[in-house]
Amino acid sequence: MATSDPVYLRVVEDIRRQITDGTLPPGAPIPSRAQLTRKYQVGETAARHALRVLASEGLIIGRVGSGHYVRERPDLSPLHRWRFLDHPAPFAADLQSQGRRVTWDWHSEPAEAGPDIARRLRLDESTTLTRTHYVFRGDGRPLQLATSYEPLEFAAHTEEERRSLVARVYAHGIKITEIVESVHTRVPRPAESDALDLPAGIHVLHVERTHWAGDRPVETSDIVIPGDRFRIMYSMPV
Amino acid sequence: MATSDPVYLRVVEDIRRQITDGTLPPGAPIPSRAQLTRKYQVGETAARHALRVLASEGLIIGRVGSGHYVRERPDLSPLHRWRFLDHPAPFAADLQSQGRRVTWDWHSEPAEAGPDIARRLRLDESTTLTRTHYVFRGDGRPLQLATSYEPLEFAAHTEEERRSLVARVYAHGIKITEIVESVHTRVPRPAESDALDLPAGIHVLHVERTHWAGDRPVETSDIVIPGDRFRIMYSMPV
DNA sequence: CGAGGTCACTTGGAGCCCCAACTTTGCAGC
DNA sequence: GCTGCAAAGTTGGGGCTCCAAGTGACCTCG
Repeated sequence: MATSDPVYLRVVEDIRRQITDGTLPPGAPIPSRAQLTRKYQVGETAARHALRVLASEGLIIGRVGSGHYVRERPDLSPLHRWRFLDHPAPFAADLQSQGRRVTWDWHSEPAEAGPDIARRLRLDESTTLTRTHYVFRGDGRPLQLATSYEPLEFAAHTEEERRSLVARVYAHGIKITEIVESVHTRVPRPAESDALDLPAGIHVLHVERTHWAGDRPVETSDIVIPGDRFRIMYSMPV
Repeated sequence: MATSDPVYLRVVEDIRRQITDGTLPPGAPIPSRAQLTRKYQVGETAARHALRVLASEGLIIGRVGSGHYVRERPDLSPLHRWRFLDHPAPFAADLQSQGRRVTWDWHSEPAEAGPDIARRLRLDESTTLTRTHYVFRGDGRPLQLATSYEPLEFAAHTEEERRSLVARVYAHGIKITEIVESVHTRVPRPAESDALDLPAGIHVLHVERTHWAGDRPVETSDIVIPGDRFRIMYSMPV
């Protein structure tokens, strides 16, 4: 039954097994196209296709001129929601608690809401609000992107204000009562692959977070996280 | 600068644009390999590669003997956590509330914990527990997989008991106090692609859910959801 | 000993071809 | 009008080849 399977799958499965069972440790070189054709008695097309499939699964990474190598797959670091709710940098406090030196760049600009954000903040599409882009880095390497949208009146003006959205909004007599996050996964957009330094085939977790004051949305943000490096932990008291 | 870009990218970008801006609506046929080579003046390899990339992004789907078509991408259905916490079938109640006729198959069997589950339930690796596999279907189509692990003493024996883990555990004088879920994304395993009827390139959301009674884990399960069809909503009171 | 250059090897893009298995369409015959 | 079949078109697996750009090892020369 398995004899009529495509031949490239034989190669994929053999190498995948060697990677998962540790025969090929992270960083180990994968045989080159030429070596695979000889070793598995397959054509170049099959060898090439096998490498592409393994790369798209995130198991190996190809370096032009050098070869394919088993990808370093750090254990999925947990990002704990619920512990660090009121933080301008979602998950950043969590990364810090993992002993990484977390830095971040941000820049704000006025922007039109647009259909998507308008719906999420229950505003008119043409409303102008403050959009802030964040890039978070751990020990220099990019870890996470976030884009936050706030109505102008809540926007932070000082570094101090930026630290707590809750306090900032409370200054207007509005109390945040709920945070809603929606998680899904998707292919990174080109700009995101670039900013996060993602190899092909790695998906991202996209978290849409909205701060609510009663039934009024107060802030919303899009958080983009490499899907293969992190797990998001939600803890819910019963 | 963009003139030296690979030619297959020109094709990918042009078709992607047509799909996202609606020129090619869901279900619309994509030009065949032969047509693409003529239309974009590229070789077969480039046309083929472009189609493969678009398919791996989940934008199109190939049907052998027929052609490639723009994939139907139903809006990401929300699965609300927090609302239906004590349910044997995670998210199933939620699917039902979306007007789908949800059915599910399950079967239980005794199984050894193994390293992973042993760690999650803080048991010995060789402990025997009840493993239950669920397949959830909405209007006949598979929507979600779940595998639940319960120590033998908490396992359900009647259909009635199956309805509430909280009640089942409470019968032993143990009160569930917390549910922890960890979300990440990964490539579906072959069995999962099969069971969920997933085309190549679609990732899954993997939710590890653990019910805790104080500092004692009481049940844990793995929930696997097509990443492109669902979003998981977490709602956290501040 | 160190610097620089050459050369072999590797990836990734691209082209062309063959074939099996499957779908669609259109036509011929009942 | 309907059935059944053949032909044409399509995907996906596989093979072969050429080439540009990058890497790494080694060797030669100052």
